[in-house]
This record gives sequence, structure tokens and C-alpha cells, in this order.
Amino acid sequence: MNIGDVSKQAGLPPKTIRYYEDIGLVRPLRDTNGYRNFRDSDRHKLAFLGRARALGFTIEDCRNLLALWDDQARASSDVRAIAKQHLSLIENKIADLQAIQKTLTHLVHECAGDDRPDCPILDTLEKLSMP
Amino acid sequence: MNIGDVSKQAGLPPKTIRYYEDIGLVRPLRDTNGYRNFRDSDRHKLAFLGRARALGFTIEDCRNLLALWDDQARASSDVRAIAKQHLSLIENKIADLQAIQKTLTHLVHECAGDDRPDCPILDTLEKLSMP
DNA sequence: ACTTGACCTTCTAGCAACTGGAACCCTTAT
DNA sequence: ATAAGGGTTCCAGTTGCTAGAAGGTCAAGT
Repeated sequence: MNIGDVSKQAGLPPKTIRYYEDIGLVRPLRDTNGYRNFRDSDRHKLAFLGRARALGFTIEDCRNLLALWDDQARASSDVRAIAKQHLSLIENKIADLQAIQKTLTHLVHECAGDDRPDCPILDTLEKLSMP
Repeated sequence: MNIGDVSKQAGLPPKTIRYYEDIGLVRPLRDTNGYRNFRDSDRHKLAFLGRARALGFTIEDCRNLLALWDDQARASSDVRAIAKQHLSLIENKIADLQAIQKTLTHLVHECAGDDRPDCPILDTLEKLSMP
């Protein structure tokens, strides 16, 4: 199957798929005309990658997850460790963003937002230590 | 004041400060020996930048905020618009991350995490459509 | 047979916002 | 004199793609 069809199937842009080949995540065959020819297993892998990336796993995580996926003798604890690590990263990010959200909500609320120049948002960025 | 001291004061690495000069956010003077010489206004700006960046504003947002900050005749509504826009971006990100968090939490919970190979995390990445 | 259009290929360069490193200059203290 | 600890520039790398250029291939229509 050619890259365009695979792209539709996996929901990944062709450029992304080529990039994944570049960095060694998939190794499709080649037809005599030079076109990539994706086997079932390649497409399977790409779908896997699409889902893992959608969950925010880094490419390196994906590489490791794929290796475990391929490994019949894997221990599920290895997979779980990666997922847990990633989850805690996500949770930290959420906490950071929520702190920002709180501050910004407060500031936006404070600011009249009219045509006068005085503005608590700028005042805060100017001089206050951040909460 | 030299870059090292400014760095400590503003809580920004020297490299970052040089980068900010590169892209035209600050324009410190130069001593005869070529060293950057930061005036009060430069340091003030850098502190402003540090806080704005800590709130996740992009560099381009920062540039606009700085321009408004400098503009005595600004309308606070312009500042507010930038902040509101940014806030909604943040809120979208939080929502995305929370969806991921939910899925991951569920998966991590499902997975035994022992030395057996069967693993709901891999199973999900393999075949399921994402919630 | 020829052309059109939609594919495919490779390559280079660019995005954001820095960060690391190399190679070198300046100042101050010992 | 020299060593430590500033400073300077410039180039390359990071992450995960994405845009664009220049060109080869294929299937269908005229």
C-alpha cells in the first residue's frame, strides 16, 4: 500500500510517515519505482504510533513502547513504568498550567479592558512577584 | 550593570538575555570593552519578560505587551485582549492534557505491571480507538 | 501518442525558544 | 606571570514535524 492510503488509514500526514521512516520507527519496503510499500505490520505500527503520540508520548517513548510491543517476552511492568512516568509528567504540566490559568483569570478579571491606559495586567507583569 | 548580575536579578540565564537582545526585545548599551551595559530600563524590561514568559506568553505576545507597556496612550482593552486570548489557549491545553491524563490513569490502573507480557496499555495502543 | 493531474520521490530549510560548546578577549588577584 | 572568573561571538543542536522546490511515475482522457 502506498503512502497516501496509509496516511488516510493511520490519520498521519505523509510527511510525518516519511519522517518516522527517517528516524527508524518504520521500515516499509520499496517497489521497483521507488515508492514505499507498507505491509500490514508497518500500518499497524503507524496506527500504534499515532495513538501513542496522541497521548503525548515522546518519540523516544514510542520507540521503547514499540520495542516492548514487538517483544513477546516483555514484562508488563516495563510498559507500565513508561506510562506512569509519562502520566506524572502530564500531571505536572496540568498543575503548571492551572497555576497560570488562575493568575491569568484573576488578572483578566481585574482589568477594565476599556480605552483607558491603566491596566492591572501590565502592573503585575511590571512589578509583582508571581503567585 | 553586566550580564551576569542582570541574569541573577532577573532570574534569566545570560544566554537567554543575549537571545532576547538578538531578537530585539532589549537593547542594552555597550561599554568600550564590548561588554553589555544594562540600564535600569533594560533590567526592568527583562524582569517583565521573565514574568510574562513564566505565564506562558509567547515571545511575540511579549513583544506586543512590551510595546503596550511602553505606550502611555494604550488602551487596557488591548492588553486584556492578548491576555484573554492566551488564557483560552491555556484552557484548551489543560483540557487536552486532562483527557490524556484520564486515559493514562485508566490504563495504568488496568495494567498489572508484573513480569507477565499481557498488557492493556499496549493492547489499547494497538487496536482501540481513543476515548 | 500525448497531456493532464494526482500521485510519489528526494532535498533543504524553517518553526519556538532557547541551550551547549568552542574559541577567544578582559579584568583582577595572587 | 598566570590563573580564575567574568565577558564576547558564532555555530550547531534540541523536538517533532512542516513547507516548498525540483523532479519522477502512473492512470485516465483526448
